[in-house]
Amino acid sequence: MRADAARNLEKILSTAARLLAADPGASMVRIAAEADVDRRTVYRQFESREALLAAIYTARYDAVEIAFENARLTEAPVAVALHRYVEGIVEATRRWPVAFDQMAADPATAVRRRELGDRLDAFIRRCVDEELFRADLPDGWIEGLLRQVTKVAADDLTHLEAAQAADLVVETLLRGVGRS
Amino acid sequence: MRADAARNLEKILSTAARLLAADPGASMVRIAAEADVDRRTVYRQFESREALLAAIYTARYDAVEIAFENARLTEAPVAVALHRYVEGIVEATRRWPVAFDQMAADPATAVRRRELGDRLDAFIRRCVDEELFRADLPDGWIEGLLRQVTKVAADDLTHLEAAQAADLVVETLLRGVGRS
DNA sequence: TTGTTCTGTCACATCACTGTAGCATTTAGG
DNA sequence: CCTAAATGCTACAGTGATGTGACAGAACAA
Repeated sequence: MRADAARNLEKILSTAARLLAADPGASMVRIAAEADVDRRTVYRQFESREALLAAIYTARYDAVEIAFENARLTEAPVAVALHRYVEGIVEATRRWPVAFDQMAADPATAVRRRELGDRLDAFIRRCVDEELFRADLPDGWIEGLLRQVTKVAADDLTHLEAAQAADLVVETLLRGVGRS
Repeated sequence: MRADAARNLEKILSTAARLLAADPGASMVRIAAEADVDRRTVYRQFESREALLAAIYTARYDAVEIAFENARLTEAPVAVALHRYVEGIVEATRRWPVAFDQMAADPATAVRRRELGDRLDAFIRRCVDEELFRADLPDGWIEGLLRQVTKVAADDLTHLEAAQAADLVVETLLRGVGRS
C-alpha cells in the first residue's frame, strides 16, 4: 500500500469514528467530506458502510484489549490493575470515541464484546474478593458504574491527561464525592 | 379528540420513545408497526418525523421538570432534595427512555435544556456550599457523575423501584463502592 | 341508529443514501 | 523521469424512507 493511501485510510477511520460518535446515522458522503476525501475513495478502502463500521469497532476493541493486557487484570495488585485499566480505557475511548450502545447492537462483533465483558467481570469479582470493592451491591452495579464513570472522565474532562483522569475515576469510585 | 385517538397518540409516543432509545434511526414504518398502527395514522398525529421527536423530547422535559419541582431543589435540605431529585429522574428516564446525546443534539429544545441544566448546576453548587459534596473537584465532574450514575440505575437496575434505586445512587455518589 | 370522527389501504412523488462504473488526472517512489 | 498506484469527478441504478392524497370501512358518541 502506498504511503498516501495509508494516510487516507487512517484519516477516514478517525474521522468516521468521530462523526459516528456524535451521530450514528452520519452518511458516507459526510464522512468522506469531513476527511477531505472523495466518497469513492472511502469505498475503495471499505467495501461497504458496514465494513467501515466493523473496522472502527475492531480498532476500538483492539485498543481496549491492549488496555486489558497492560493492566494485567489477573496478576497485578487489584488497586494497581484498576488504575491502569481505567487509564487505558480512557485513552482507548478518546482515540476511538464510539458510542457504547451503538457497538452493543452490532451482532458481528458480539463474540469479542462478550469475551472482553467476561474478563472485566472476572476482574471485578477479584476486586470484591480481595476486599477492594464492597460485596453487598446489586449485580452489575459496579460494572455499569465503572464503564460510565470512565466514559464521563474520557468525554468531559478533556483537559486532564489519561493518568490524572484515572486518578479521579478511581478515587471517585472508591470513596465517592461526599465530604464526610 | 376521540377516546381511541387519544389511546393511539399515547401508544405512538411511548413506542417511539422506546424504539428511538434503542435505535435513534428507527423509521416511521417500524414505529408504526410496533405501535400496531398504520404509518398514515402516525402522520395524522404528527406532521413529520421531526414533530414526533419534538413531542417526545417535550414529554421528557416535562417529566424532568416535575422531578425538579418535587425535589424542591432550592428549599428542601440538600440531602433530601438530592434523593428526591434522583428518584424523580429515574422515573422520568424509565418513562421516557430517550438517549441523552440524541436530545442534546436537537436545537429546537436547546433553551429548555439549558434552563434545566442551569437549575441543576445551581443545586450542585448549593450541595457544595452546604458541605454535602466535596469542593475540590473539577468543574462538571459531579454533574456528569450524577447524570450518568442515575442513568445506569434507571437502565440496568430495572428490578429496583425508583426509590430504592435512588438510595443506591445517592449512597454510591457520596461514599463510593470502596470497602474501606 | 345515525352522523361524525378516526383508521387502514393503495397509490404516488420526492429525496437522500448506497454501491458501482469509466476515465482523466495526480502523486508516490524506484 | 517514468511507471504503477491512487484519487477526483461525473453519472447511474437501486433501495428505502418521508410526506401526501383519496376513499372505503370501522369505531366512537349522541
